Amino acid sequence: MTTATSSRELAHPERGEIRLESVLHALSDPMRMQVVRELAQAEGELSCSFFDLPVTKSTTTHHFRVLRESGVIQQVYRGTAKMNGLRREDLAALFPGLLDSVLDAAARQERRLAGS
Amino acid sequence: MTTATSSRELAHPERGEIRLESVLHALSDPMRMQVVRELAQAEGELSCSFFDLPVTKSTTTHHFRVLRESGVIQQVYRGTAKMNGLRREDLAALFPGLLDSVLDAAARQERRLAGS
DNA sequence: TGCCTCGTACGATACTCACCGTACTACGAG
DNA sequence: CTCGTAGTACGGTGAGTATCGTACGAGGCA
Repeated sequence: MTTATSSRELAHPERGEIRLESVLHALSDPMRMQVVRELAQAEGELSCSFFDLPVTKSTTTHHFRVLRESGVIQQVYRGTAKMNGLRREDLAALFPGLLDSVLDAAARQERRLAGS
Repeated sequence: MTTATSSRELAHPERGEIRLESVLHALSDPMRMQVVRELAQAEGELSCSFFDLPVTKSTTTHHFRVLRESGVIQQVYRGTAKMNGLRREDLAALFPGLLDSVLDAAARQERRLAGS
């Protein structure tokens, strides 16, 4: 069996446990927002090491954990890699339109600050 | 002259200085979210003392300052009262749809958690 | 003028958090 | 089995913040 998912488990909040405050808090950090934006563009799963964040590995782990525990992303081990994906469906069910408007707001702000 | 605005000035970020991260951070506190929701419903200005927050006056002052400095609300002195209003236009211009989807998300979560 | 109310300022406290380094684990490849 | 790579765990640090109490200032009212 190739590309088998590891048995290591990661704690995720269920859909009903996701809290708006936690989601907003998770997204209020520029580093985490960047991760979420790239995941949104990728339309698939990305490994942690795909992201080239300007912090150490331990800090990266920390940010991914905040995103996972707030319910913004799901994580699964695949071999030595840990794949990350947006929880689009859960977020859309709980907070329709929220993720999209946040992503749009981030894109607009980036364009605006770039002076374009 | 009645209802004259006091000469005391309050520092507000200009529209172009408002940052998405700061707005999301301001909204990630339940107390501040409650204030913003009531302001949205009121469709006008409310004094700080209108809100019956379960904290002391000094803490209330702190939360209103966070909201003002992040650009979410505007504040103006009117006599001894300090009136608060949402900066709907500025937020809509910078981040279209964001405020509405956040308010909707908060309303949905409240309904959901109330067990309705 | 004096008082009351609304809100501020300031100092203190306890907690959270972003970040680091080091030591460690898990897995796949050779 | 050994090594390299991906990521974790843990402990620590400095900054920010949510909270309080007390003392203060500004404005309206009697």
